[in-house]
Formats: sequence, structure tokens, C-alpha cells
Amino acid sequence: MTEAEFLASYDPEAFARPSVTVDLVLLGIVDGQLKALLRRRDDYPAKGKWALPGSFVAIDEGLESAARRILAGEARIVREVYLEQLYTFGAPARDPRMRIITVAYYALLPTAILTEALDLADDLVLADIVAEPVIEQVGTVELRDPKGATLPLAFDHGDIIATALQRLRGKLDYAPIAFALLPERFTLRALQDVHEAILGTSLNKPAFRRRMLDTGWIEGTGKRDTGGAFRPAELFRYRGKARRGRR
Amino acid sequence: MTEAEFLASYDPEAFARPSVTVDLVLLGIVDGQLKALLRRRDDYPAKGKWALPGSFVAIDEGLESAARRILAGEARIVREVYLEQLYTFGAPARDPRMRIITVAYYALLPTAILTEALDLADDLVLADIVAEPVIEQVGTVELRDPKGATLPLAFDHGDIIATALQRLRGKLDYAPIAFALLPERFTLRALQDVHEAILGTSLNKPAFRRRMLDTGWIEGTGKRDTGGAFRPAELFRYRGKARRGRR
DNA sequence: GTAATAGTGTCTTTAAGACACTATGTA
DNA sequence: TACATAGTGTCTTAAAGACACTATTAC
Repeated sequence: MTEAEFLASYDPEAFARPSVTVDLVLLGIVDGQLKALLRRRDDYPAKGKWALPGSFVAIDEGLESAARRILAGEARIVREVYLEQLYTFGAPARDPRMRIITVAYYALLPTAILTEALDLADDLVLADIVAEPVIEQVGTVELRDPKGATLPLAFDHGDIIATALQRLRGKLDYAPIAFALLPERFTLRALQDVHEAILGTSLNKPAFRRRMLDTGWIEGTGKRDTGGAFRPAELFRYRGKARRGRR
Repeated sequence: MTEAEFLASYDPEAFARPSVTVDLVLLGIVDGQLKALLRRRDDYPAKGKWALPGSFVAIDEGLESAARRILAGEARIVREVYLEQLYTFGAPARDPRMRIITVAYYALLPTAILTEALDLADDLVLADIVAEPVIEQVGTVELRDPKGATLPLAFDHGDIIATALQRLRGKLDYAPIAFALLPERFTLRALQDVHEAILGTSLNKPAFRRRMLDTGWIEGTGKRDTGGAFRPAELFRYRGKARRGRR
């Protein structure tokens, strides 16, 4: 190792090097359902299958920079969104062409941005993520198109999406990430809907409200949710600073 | 992207590619203190500084395979140990020689294996990890040699160790990972010592015992901890199957 | 018996689940 | 005024913190 590193320091070409890509799991909630943006592959390999938006990492480009470039280019998403590194997938045969190691990121998109991105590109599809409501291990996920048909996924992208869902579920009740899926002002009911869509379970209303208000993550705006039928709910806003421990 | 991917599929040499390494945070508990194994760098860059054991990833080698190869080669650790991917660090200038993206893993070593590894290699040091006892964000860590002197770290390896500590603290109370730092049989007091060393806080004894016994993670062996002075404690064993949810 | 740690009983406190209740807007 | 959802009061239940107590073994 030390020897190899020494050699490599003087001759970067001494070793065959893998290609490195960044792939993005773009997540959002539409109609109370957790969905992911997928792109149809036009070329071999995995032609006709559905893949995560991604790109090679340029030689002088940071990983997160690459992710934001893909967000802007593929999905035309320029506004600030939540983006987090997920996991790095590097099985030698995960791509039949050559050795490609991919650093997966996931992004959380408010519904408005998600549907806007969908309108701008015609080869993107918004797929339902179907998974068991078990927190422990999200073994596999199925991706379904708007008509309910299961989409075949390219490479190991099913594993990547499963890992993203696992991460999201794991972080949901100790990190303020649900707000990244909502507009700036939202009702507590909408927040609960987001939690339920991610977890795949229903939650107790009073307990949920108490817990959210106790975190200090949100504050009420004086305003109310006009436009709905019947009694309008208060609109809240993510405060973005206060925090509380896990327990 | 699609175009780039297309081109690359026919000419893997078309783009400059980064080098990819795997670096390992080797963690263990000695004298009730969380420690990490570091290697002194003999060559430039970062000559004389302390670095994590690591290696380039061979072109047909999986990432976890590379990690296990480093475990075996650098630290002579062949026995089964807990190993988990941590995070991928890829800032363009993190290594002055060239673009190197490193996939960091961390391993949890029982004390006996750790000290054995230390005996076999003379350029390894077992460094104390000094950090704030705050769960939220482990901003920075300090690494101290056995005499208490702060060790200067190579590259971004301080960030990597801080990330490992953060991960360890985060997983501690919902995943059965503390057992990876203990011998097969251990007392509840030893288990509590491990938790306290990782968290940097002291814990309530009855509550800790109740919680551990409720998880179903451990079972009593009939035996007792002979050799100690005064009343011997019961030895427990990690059962390895039963689990419980996060809350 | 004494020292010193192993291990437990129990009271308090905190927070989640359950469920019924009141409140308030639109139609 | 009726409807449907917003929002709350409160009882129960589960589990953590605190702290004092008992148990056991080497010496």
C-alpha cells in the first residue's frame, strides 16, 4: 500500500483507474405518495430500462458540485434543495461496460419543483415508490409508473433507491428533513401526510402535533390555509435553527 | 450527461479519471477509551503526519474487498470484524498529488485484536480520540498519542475520523454495534463502559441494564467473570438475531 | 466481617398511544 | 345550521432517570 501510494504519487497513470459517477435519487411527494424521478435509457446497456439521473464526475469537480450540476442540467432544478450523500456503490460488475463506481446522492424536492421539472423534460417519469412499511430494513422497492406498471430498473439503481428510502425513514424523526418536501408554509396535516408517506404507516394525530411543536422546528405564521373547504388550518413555517436531541 | 455516457461507453479513456482509494478508521476501546489506529507517513506529501490505513482500489476489486484487504495487510487482522462504509470524500484538492476520491470505511475491533495488530506493526500508533460529548454534530476531533501529545493528521483524515465517531454515536442505541468492540463474553458493566466511552457521557446503571436486557440482543451465559476482585459479574453473550425498533 | 462491586426495587418524570371531545370555517 | 376537518384535554401505557437498597464474593 505505502509502496503503491509512493509509486502512484509520481506516476498517476501507473494503475488502471475506475470511472466515477454521481447518481441522484430525486424524491418528492405527490398526491400523498412518495415518488422518484427516473429517466428512460435510450442506449445500451440497459436500453429501455429506467435509471437515476447521473453523470461522470469531472476531474476537477467536487462530488456535491457534480450532484448540483446534474440537478440543474437533467432536471432543470436550480433552486436550493436538500441534497445529501447517500452511499457509494462499487461492485466491479455493476456496469457491463467498464468499472464504474457511483457516489449516490439523494435530493428532497417540494412538490411544485418536482412537477415543474417533470413538465420541462419529456423523458422523465415520476414513479411511485412501493415498499414495505418496515423501518428496519427496506430490502427491495418497486417503482411503478402512473398507470401502476412496474418499471424495470437499470444496473443496481433499485438498490440505490432502497437505500435512499431507508435513510429517509431513519432520519425522519430526529432530523428536520420533512420540511424539504413541503412549500415554505404548510399545515400540520400536510406535514403529517409527508411523514406517513415516507414511513408507509399512519400516525396518531395529537401525538404527532405535540411532538412537532415540541421540537422547536416550526413556528406558526398568523395565516391560515385559505382555499380549502371547511375550517382552514393554521400555516406553519420551518424555523431552521432550533434543534433537539434524538430522544 | 447522456451524450457523455454514450461516448464513454465506447472509449473509456475519453475522460480523465480520478484515482479511488479506500481508507479505514480502525476503532477500538482500550482502558475505557475510544482509540483509532493511525500510521505515520514516511513520504511526501504530508510526510511525518499521521494517516488512516488505506490503499488504492484495484480495477476489478470491490470496495469492501479492498477494505478487507487493507485490514489483512496493514493491520494483520484476518478475523471477522464489523466493517461498514462510512462516507466518500472527494474534494478536488484533498490530496496535492492528484485527484483522489476516497471511500472511507470504519471497522470495530475487540481490544484483543487491536492490541495484537499494534504489536505486529511498529509504525502504527493507537491514538486517543478526544471529542465533545455532543451527539448532534461532532465538529472536530483531536487525536492524541499515548503521552497525550496531539497528532497532526494528514489530508482530511481528521474529518473522516470525526464522521466515524458521529456515525458510531448515532447508531449506538438502535443497532447492536457495541458488541463488535467486546470479546465474545462480557459483563454488563463492560458493555456500559463501551457505551460511555463512545458517547463521552456517563449513563444510569439500572436504566442501561433494563434497556439492554429488553432489546433481546444479549443472553446470559451461566458463567461468571472470575479473576476480578470482589463479587464476580455474570457474563453475557450477543445473540445476534433478535432486534427491536428504534423507539 | 469488611470492602467493593453486582444487581434490584421503586418512585418520579417524560413522552407516546388512544379516544373522545370542542372549535371553526364553508356551503 | 350542517358538515367536515382543525385542534385539544386527558387517561393510559411505556420507558428513562434518580437513588437507595440488597446480594455476593475475595480477602
